[in-house]
Amino acid sequence: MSVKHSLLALIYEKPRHGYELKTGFESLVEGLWPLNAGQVYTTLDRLERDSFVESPGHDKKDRKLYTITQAGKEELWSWLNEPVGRSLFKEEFYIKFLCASHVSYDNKKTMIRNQKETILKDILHLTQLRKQMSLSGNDTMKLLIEGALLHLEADMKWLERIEEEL
Amino acid sequence: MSVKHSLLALIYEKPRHGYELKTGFESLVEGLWPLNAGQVYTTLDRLERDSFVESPGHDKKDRKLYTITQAGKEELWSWLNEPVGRSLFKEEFYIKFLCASHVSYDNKKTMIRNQKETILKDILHLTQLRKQMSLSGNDTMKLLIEGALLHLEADMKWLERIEEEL
DNA sequence: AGTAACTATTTACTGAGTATATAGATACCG
DNA sequence: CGGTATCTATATACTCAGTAAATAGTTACT
Repeated sequence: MSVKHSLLALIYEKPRHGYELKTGFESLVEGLWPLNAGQVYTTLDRLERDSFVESPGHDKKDRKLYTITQAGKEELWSWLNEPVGRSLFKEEFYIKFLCASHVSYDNKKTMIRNQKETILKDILHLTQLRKQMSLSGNDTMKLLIEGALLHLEADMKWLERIEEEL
Repeated sequence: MSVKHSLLALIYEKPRHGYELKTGFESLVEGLWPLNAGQVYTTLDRLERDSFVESPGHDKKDRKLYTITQAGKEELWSWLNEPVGRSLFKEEFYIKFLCASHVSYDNKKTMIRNQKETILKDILHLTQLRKQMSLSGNDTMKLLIEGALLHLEADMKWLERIEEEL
């Protein structure tokens, strides 16, 4: 869902071609979300079909350029404005935990320990990344990382809780 | 991803037919995740194709039954055991925030306020739900709700932080 | 000179999820 | 009793996000 609108945001900035959108997106997220090239082009097809972008033609190097339309701008603004609908229970670990309870799985302790381990790794990874962002002056990304860290800490806290209650 | 394995867990318990899986899944998640009927049958087709389930035939009411195979059990165990890979940055609000910064969107304050509002609503909703689960003695679900609440609180905290730093 | 990496696009495919059509059974309600 | 709404039950066509892989020209390295 967000790739489509991110591409729209990049095209809003200036006319762009497919490959430029791929690299643009990836640098926007500091390489943390590598994009499959195919997805860019099919998404562009859909955006064009829905009249959110249109092509003023190709550039000197024969790359198809895209510009954003009025409808595209409106789509972008409304996406930015509408709050994201979190689907509170679709978190995979919750479902796993429910299923484990259901089949009276006796390895819940291991499940939780494994999960805690990966979260710890993630925390270390993000802490390091935050430092990098701090040094390179990327304040927005630093903020996002701090958000992700708060999430992970909440996860840890919860896992410790349920571990006790087992 | 979790629907497939949840169905597997339900079939593990005992042989079941499609509709029973739909209702079984929904009652597993206390109706919080309504399942499209079509998804059940197509998922069953894929599970059968991959030899994770097989059909011993139809019941008296001509409903196709499914049982889990050895491969299916192994798939279920390994799913339960492997920790979920959180894709730290694919959280839609983060991407939105990045895009908003990128296009120098001047309504970030509104974005954040709207997001906080929906989170507050979710917190109220879940708090109420937790009470229900508490009364009906559904302790597992109560735990999950508490996990979701911790997440929401982390989100709130973060939104307040970035609001200040704006 | 050769090969590895980068730029650039296309196409076929899978899997999750939605929408909708169908149809028999049961429940309710005046 | 008749009608309608709801529940049980399955099937099918479709969209969209994302993956994999093929192709081909250019640049960089060694």
